[in-house]
Amino acid sequence: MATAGSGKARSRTSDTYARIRDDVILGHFAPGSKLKIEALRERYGLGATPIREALSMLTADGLVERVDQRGFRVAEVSSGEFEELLAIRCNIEERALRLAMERGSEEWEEAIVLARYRLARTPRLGPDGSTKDLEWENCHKGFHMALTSACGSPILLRLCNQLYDENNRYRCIARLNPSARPNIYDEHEEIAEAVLARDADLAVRLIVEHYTTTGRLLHAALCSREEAAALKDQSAAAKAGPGHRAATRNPERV
Amino acid sequence: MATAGSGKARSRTSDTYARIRDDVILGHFAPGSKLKIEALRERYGLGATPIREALSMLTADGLVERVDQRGFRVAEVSSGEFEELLAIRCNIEERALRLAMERGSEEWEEAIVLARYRLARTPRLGPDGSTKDLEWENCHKGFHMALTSACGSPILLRLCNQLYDENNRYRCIARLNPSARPNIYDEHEEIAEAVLARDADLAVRLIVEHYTTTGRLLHAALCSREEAAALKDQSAAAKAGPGHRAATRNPERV
DNA sequence: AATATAGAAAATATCGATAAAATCTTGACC
DNA sequence: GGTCAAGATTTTATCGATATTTTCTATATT
Repeated sequence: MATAGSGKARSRTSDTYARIRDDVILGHFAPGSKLKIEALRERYGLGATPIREALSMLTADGLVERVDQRGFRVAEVSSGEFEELLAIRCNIEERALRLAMERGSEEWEEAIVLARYRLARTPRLGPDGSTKDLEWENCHKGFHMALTSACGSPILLRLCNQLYDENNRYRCIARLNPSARPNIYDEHEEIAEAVLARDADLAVRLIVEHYTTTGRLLHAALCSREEAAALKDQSAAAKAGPGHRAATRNPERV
Repeated sequence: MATAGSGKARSRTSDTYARIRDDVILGHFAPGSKLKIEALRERYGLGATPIREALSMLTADGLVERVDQRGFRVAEVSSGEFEELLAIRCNIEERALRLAMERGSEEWEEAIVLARYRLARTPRLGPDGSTKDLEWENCHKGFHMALTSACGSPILLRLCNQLYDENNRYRCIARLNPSARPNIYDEHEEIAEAVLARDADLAVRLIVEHYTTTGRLLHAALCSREEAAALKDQSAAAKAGPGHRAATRNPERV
């Protein structure tokens, strides 16, 4: 998830950006929850400046929302938005992938081989539980980013990154059980093979399938989650009685 | 260009974000030039915090680049990137436009009528020169954003905004003479008509043409600009003599 | 002449303090 | 019982100062 520390002198702002981003993506901060500066200051042991800068970046990434004079909060999620996200992502990745396959050098091919190996060797979950999860997430992102890395367009790379992160947040939030995708290993292998063979049409077909298959599962999980939330909301409203102030929206759930 | 001040209590950070963004888009800061905090502090009469926050947001928008420990600079431009940008933008806008036309209410229609009127009545250039230009830019952005505003997807709206801004920077930098697009008024009218008539295919065709026509001109202007720059670079290198330190890349040109 | 280097100058990144807003609380009032 | 408002509290937004890091400059070295 976090772009591994290849460059040297990272600033606190960059570190904090990565950390908060991961916390949002992994669902440590629930959608809609408030991100108080003071709380984050304490959590990460920093001054306000790097935190505010990191949050500002995340705002433009679409993971955090800012309202002037009343701070930052984690962006909301919805099944509708997820569908949109998925469609856009397929589009953008197709472009990037085709370009990368046209332009990619041997170095690029080697980077893919390496990323594939790392992903294959990393267990999805540690024996104890979710400890290893972050590492797998890193490898997974590394693999997908490697595929398009040679597209040669900064703007495409930026979008791929942002869309991956946003999509990934949905996956984490939906708490999709890894067993729901048993062939995920093979899918990655096939994709890598097609890309390395520079079979553009096949590669695109496979990757779009890869995304939409996960997408369908995610969508289902999200919808049932939304229904549950709606029910809870309803019953909460009923309990509070009619005429109660309509502050039920945007509950805190930090 | 700046999102007109409808909401009340805007923070200095938001104002600064809009101002720097406009300065970058309008070409007041040349591509690649350094954005020194102290200089901006002076220019806008503010502390460092809001400026750094604004720059951080622009970073994620793709208008500014940050390198840890050595500050911010205006993103570079290239004709290749512009092509990519244009293609992506057509894609995204098509999605957004179709959705908006499916979902748009009467309010949305009225917003378009209003934006069209404002754009039509605003002169491209004041009699004195470029004074009015900013106002026209505002109206132009307002018009284009109004078309897709009803798409219902925050992520699409965010992308439309970002891509509009990036595209617009290219237009400003290329210093395209308005007379190069004599029918621009009619084009906007036709687009508005098609959208209001909810003729999706026509509207999409018109808007893509609108973008690509400008795009072709822009592209040509950019290429000749790049050639000129390459020539200058070359002669500069020759003048400095061989063996001179290769610091010729990234000239300051503030 | 090219390279290396120590020190000076400039710029960035960050902190702690504070002013300005928002939010919450409490009690008066209809 | 519900609304409203003054005051207390929390939170945000911003500034000014400072530690770190980079960049520049002049000098010494091969």
